[in-house]
Amino acid sequence: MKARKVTIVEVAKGAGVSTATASRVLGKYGYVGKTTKERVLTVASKLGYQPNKIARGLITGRTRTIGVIAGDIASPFYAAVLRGISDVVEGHGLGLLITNSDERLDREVAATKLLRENQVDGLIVSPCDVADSPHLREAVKAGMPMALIDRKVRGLLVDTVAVENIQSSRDAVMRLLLAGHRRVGVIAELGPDETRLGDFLASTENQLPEDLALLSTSWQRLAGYLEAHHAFGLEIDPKLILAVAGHSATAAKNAALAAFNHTARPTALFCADGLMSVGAMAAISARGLEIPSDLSLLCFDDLDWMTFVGPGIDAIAQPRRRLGRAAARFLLARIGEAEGAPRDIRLAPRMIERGSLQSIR
Amino acid sequence: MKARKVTIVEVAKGAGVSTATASRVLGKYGYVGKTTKERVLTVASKLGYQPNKIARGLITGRTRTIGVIAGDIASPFYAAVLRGISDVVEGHGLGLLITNSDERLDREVAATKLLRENQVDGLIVSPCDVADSPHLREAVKAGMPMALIDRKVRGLLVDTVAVENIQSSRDAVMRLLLAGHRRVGVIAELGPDETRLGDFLASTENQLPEDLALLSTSWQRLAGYLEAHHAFGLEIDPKLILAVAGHSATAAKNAALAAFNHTARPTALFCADGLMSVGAMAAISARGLEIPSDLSLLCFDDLDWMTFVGPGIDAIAQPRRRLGRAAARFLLARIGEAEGAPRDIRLAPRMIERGSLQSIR
DNA sequence: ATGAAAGCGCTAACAT
DNA sequence: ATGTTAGCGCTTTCAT
Repeated sequence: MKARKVTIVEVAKGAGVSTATASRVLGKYGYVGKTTKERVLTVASKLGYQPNKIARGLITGRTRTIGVIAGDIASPFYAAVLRGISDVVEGHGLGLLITNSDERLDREVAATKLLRENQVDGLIVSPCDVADSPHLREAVKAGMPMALIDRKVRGLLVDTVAVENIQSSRDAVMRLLLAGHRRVGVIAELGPDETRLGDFLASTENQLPEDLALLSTSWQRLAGYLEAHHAFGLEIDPKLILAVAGHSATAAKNAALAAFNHTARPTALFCADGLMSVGAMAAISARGLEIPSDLSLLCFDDLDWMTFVGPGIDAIAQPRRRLGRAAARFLLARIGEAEGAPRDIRLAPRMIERGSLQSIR
Repeated sequence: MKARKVTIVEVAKGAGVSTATASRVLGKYGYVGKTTKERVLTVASKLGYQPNKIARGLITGRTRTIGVIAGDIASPFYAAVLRGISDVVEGHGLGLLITNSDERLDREVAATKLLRENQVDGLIVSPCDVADSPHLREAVKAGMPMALIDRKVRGLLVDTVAVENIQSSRDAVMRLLLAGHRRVGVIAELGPDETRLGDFLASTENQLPEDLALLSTSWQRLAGYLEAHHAFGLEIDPKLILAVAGHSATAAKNAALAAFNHTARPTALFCADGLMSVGAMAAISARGLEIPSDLSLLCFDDLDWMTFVGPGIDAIAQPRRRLGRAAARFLLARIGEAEGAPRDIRLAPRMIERGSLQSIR
């Protein structure tokens, strides 16, 4: 069972033309006579000719393939982003070469290498190191078109598409405050470094630092939380900031449980991402499925789990597919020789109101 | 900002050796002197040489890339399967070219064409048409190694990895029956053809048809439901078979609501897939979040939503990553020249017991 | 509008 | 162990 490949040469021979002419027809270049064209096409389809994009790529220098470095394609977030990318890229007839970094720099470096060796025409990266990424910088310097998703990298001037985290968190927490809540807890993954939170709170007491765009998602959302309180002229109670060390629902659950047992428990809880939301829910449903009527829940939902839970929780859904589509479109524009300054787009999440904000307290 | 490409020729020139020797070093072939090797390597890294896999692929005829045709990479099922594939494939240093079919034949055909033109070394397909797929047959005939995921195609003799639907459904429903339930409802997406269900029930009254492996997932799970009842010598009550016409949670919800309002309502509900499970839960939580204590719920969970719901529901989780890994391993084995009859593997799902079966009724 | 020929970057035969 | 040469399948000058 060996593959019998039909080449352009054979088609040309069959049609009695030169390989150049056959190539012109099959590759849609230049001028060809109408009859010749038909003859070549007939022979090609009769022989079952299928172009070899590898060979084409070798000479044109373009593979019509886009490389993607995602964190984990199994996560709902990246899966949806990927789908957005895929829709645009497939729509243009290009292929998609996909890798996972698992948010590890070494894997991202390896993926970059693999994709570059495969001569992809462009790269869409969800970078795991926000501070510095020599391998990405190097790729860009070598002329690789690139678009960043979800995060920026310091000093890497390429198109970036991210979620408008700060403003949307601010707006969301504002609603809670407007609804009358005065003890709004926030539960967020704020890294293993325990001193950083104190520093951050101190540094944001009067004004927010300027490089907020470089913060990771959770910190940005915390910043929104702080901004909302500042706007209301409210003091920040550090006890209400439930800093979870790891990215784990269980850890979030424990943090939430501790807060619920506290004497001055929050009347509302703002969950800064999907896993934190799950943890909070797990804490609530530890004794059943019911949400206490004296607790308002506002969750960032990047896990799609809100769909499955009944009313009583307000959610903020990330524009994930749109994120992917925007990044892909930016990249394709670059590949199409578009010039200009790098764009830096922030897409606004969508509020899903289920009425809990108004009804409670 | 133009890409300055470093070729093997330049490296060879720099190291003062022939291109063949440089290639032998850089491509890890044949014998080379130790000093020469070092010299070439030094020059290569100094010049920043990066192999061009396109050129390599043209001559070797292998691209070290696997093509995947998934239904929808944004769905939790495919996302997880894909991750399984990705883990194995990346582990071997190969790339992954990914497409979506959206379960549409025309898109699957187009994807097959795209991937073949890209000269992928193998194809992993989740076929959308179980009856016949000339394009896949053609690809196999042309020598394309292939592995099928989740579904078989009639007459396509290639490695197949699927979920053991019939047996696991049978076992699951058996548990309900053993727990004393006598009115077990099943909610499943059974297509728009309403007469088919009657035919199916009639044909399975005495024995199951032999080509069960070719049935779609839902029908297989219904078959398991029937088998369990047969094993118990129980009559099938058609009223308990909630056939949902489309793949929609809302439709499932309506079917479940209708069943709950029925005078002889089921005491247990077997949900044949994730969306049906969501529909059932939505029906239940229409008036709140609580699961009635006189209803046992047993759900196929391919949406991961069970994670978020508290106790009270038993679930059957599909081995999705394992599915992907197995398919990828099979395919890589074929590519590595492995011969032999096509394997046809059924992976068993995992029961997640939450105690509802024993405690109820 | 068509053909002849060169060559993309690499590897595989065949020499030496 | 290393060099020479041919050529993978295609596109692209440069002729005609």
